[in-house]
Amino acid sequence: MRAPSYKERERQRREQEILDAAEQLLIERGYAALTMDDLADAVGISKPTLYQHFKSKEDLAARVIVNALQMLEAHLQQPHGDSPLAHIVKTFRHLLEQRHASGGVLASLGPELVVKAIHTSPLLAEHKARIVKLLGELVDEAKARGEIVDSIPTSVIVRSMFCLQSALTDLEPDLEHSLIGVIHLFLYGIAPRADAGSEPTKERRNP
Amino acid sequence: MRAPSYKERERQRREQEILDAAEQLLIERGYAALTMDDLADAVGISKPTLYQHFKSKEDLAARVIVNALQMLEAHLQQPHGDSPLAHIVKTFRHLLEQRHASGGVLASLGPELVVKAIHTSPLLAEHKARIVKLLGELVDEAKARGEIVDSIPTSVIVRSMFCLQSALTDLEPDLEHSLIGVIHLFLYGIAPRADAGSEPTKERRNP
Amino acid sequence: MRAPSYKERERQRREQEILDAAEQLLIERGYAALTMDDLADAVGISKPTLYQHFKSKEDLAARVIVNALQMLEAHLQQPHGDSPLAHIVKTFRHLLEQRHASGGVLASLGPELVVKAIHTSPLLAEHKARIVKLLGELVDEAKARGEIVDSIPTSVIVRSMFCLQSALTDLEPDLEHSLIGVIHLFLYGIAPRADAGSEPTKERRNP
Amino acid sequence: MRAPSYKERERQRREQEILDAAEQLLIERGYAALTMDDLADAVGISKPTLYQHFKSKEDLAARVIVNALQMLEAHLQQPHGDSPLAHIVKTFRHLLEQRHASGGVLASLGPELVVKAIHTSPLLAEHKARIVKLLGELVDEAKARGEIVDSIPTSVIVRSMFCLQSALTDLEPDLEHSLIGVIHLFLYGIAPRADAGSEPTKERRNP
DNA sequence: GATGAATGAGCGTTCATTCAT
DNA sequence: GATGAATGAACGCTCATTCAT
Repeated sequence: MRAPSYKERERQRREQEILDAAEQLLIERGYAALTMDDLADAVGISKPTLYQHFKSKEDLAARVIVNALQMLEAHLQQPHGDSPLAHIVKTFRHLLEQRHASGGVLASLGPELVVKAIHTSPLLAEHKARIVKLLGELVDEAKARGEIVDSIPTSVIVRSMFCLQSALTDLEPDLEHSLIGVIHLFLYGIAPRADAGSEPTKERRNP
Repeated sequence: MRAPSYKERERQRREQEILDAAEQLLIERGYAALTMDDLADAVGISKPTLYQHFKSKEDLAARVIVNALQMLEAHLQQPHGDSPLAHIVKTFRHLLEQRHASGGVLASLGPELVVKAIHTSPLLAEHKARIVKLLGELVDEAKARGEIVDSIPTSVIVRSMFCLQSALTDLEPDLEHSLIGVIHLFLYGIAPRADAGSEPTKERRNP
Repeated sequence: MRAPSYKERERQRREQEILDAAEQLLIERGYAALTMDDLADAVGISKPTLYQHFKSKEDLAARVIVNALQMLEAHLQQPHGDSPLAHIVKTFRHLLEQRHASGGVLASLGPELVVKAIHTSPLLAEHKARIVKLLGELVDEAKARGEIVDSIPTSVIVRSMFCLQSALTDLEPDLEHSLIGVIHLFLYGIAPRADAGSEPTKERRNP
Repeated sequence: MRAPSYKERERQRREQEILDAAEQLLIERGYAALTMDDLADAVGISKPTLYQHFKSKEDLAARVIVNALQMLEAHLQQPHGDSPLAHIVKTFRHLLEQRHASGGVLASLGPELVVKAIHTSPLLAEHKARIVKLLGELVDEAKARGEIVDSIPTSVIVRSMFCLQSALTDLEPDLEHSLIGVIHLFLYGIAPRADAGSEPTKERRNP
């Protein structure tokens, strides 16, 4: 009764390699422009071998996204002390940092590049729903505690977390600084206003 | 130097028709899923006629984007009184409202669609650079006047304006409310902090 | 209001060319072994052109069979004087003669080479049912008149007409003679017995 | 010169298992639709093991057919008393009954399956030739004895025995009755005519 | 100038066949 | 000797692009 055999481990490693490469290409070019040929080349294997691990391109893409969602879900389910907002921010930062590793695909979850093409997978829909629910609850909790402003719909806040990933580029001269910039934009954007209800454009300018 | 002949005007009208239809399809289905057949059908002309106006699919897509950018550029170049921020916000709102008309393509500026097209078409790159420069200058001006916080890099702010389009969905129950939500998120996100430099997570919670 | 234009006639001719070539290949190699590449080569056109005429391989094959069935149906619906058997024999001869032209595919209708693969087409099923019904009625009528022996099930007789096509080869030294041989075999095989009910093996041998 | 070792017997048993499974699948789905994967699964072994017994799919199919032919040959070579016709009929009935067991493949001798295989495998061609010769001799002998009509070419009679298998379907309500029907059709079809040379269509109807 | 028809190149997928273990 | 895993070669099909009319 030993651990998975060498063969089995090798297989898993290969599978992860494929998933990683697929994620990269998915982020760079989107679902439609990702070809199985290119993917096979990127991994350094032949096309039929891909199909020994994933039964179709759609299946493969679904797995990539599910993977990312699971990682995010795991992150979200860690205990979060007494401040939901702190947890949200930590998650957001994680998302930004992982942008090109195992979370970047999620940036496309809003405007549907991948999602529309994949909308067939119930597994995926389920996972996505769970994440959105989890994040939504966290946001609502934070709102209840007065950590987040009431006036912005929860759904908008949740989606912002994903799409703001695109506000970051790797060409940035000081990446960490920009990253903090995005976080601040988000954080202050959702923070309760000192002078509730007033438009900063008008109010703040003339103190 | 006569006025454009009837033929010429007709031609231009047809061309605009094509661009409009292309934009619609581009937004609805993305670049890869847009076929020249479908486009020709949508406009009610034949495929070879398309190629009399645009030399390739890529060229066509580039022109669509350029069109959108020009519209945005025109908007930006209007005189803007004494508040750059007000102008930025008006532009942002315009962007959000046109999401599905003549500006929606810009939301896809990250993946799939443009990433390739922009590197191919110098015309497009040029236009994009001009817009980004214009917006950047506006942001910098606003920063100088204290209308926008200093700590977030200008490039991040500019990119946020584009990618936050994806925070909006048409499935929203109260679209206008969500739209205002996004604007507020952005506006407060970039507004100067009352207690500059401090993290709202920490400071605001324990006043 | 003229006859179909040149273009249209040309198109129809091409389509018939494809159908003929497809039938040939279908007879020679069966459905599965017929490749669209080979067919295109055989006709002397490119593969995509095939798809301008037929939306899939299955559709193409179905059309070939329907064609053959229609020809047969037309033949069957001619008025047939007072002898159903004579009409059956004429049809059978027709079938044997057309074996390699527009009727050969039908030989496969019994043991299902094509049919099983095509069983999706309701159009085809309908046509086939109609033919079988027509032929069956003819056989029953002949039975009622005493032209055909009662003891062989009608369905067996009908299917024999199709599968006996394979009893003929083109390698035959005297094709017409063999053809008559098959007809006789069939004709005497279904003819009423002089000494009804007796097995020829036993009875005839010892007169 | 010892008896085959255990290993060797085991090997032969396995080989027969493969051949049986292959025959089944061949009858059910035809040559093209039979995949080596499915076959390996059906036998419960791995694909490379198949190739230890047969050097190719074509080889395997040829062996299946040869097997069936050998069985038929054995049947034919049994002593046949004084009536060649009786022997022929017994063989025919055997063929019909085995349609789905060890002789069914022969029904497909026309299209798809064998047409190619038979031109490739000399072994197979040889076997087929032998059977056809044996059957042909039997028919000729029967003709000489006046048990079979002279006017039908021997080759046609022989081929009829094979292709008439397709006149039977398993959907038949009373299979045994249909089977007898086919035998009678064949038997009377080749039986000597009472009024030799006359067409039943004309002669029998007006006595 | 507009189009019906044609096609080269490529896509996702499958399968007979072969290594390496 | 048996197998999991790998792959070259094809297959059905699509699409951007181009002639001939």
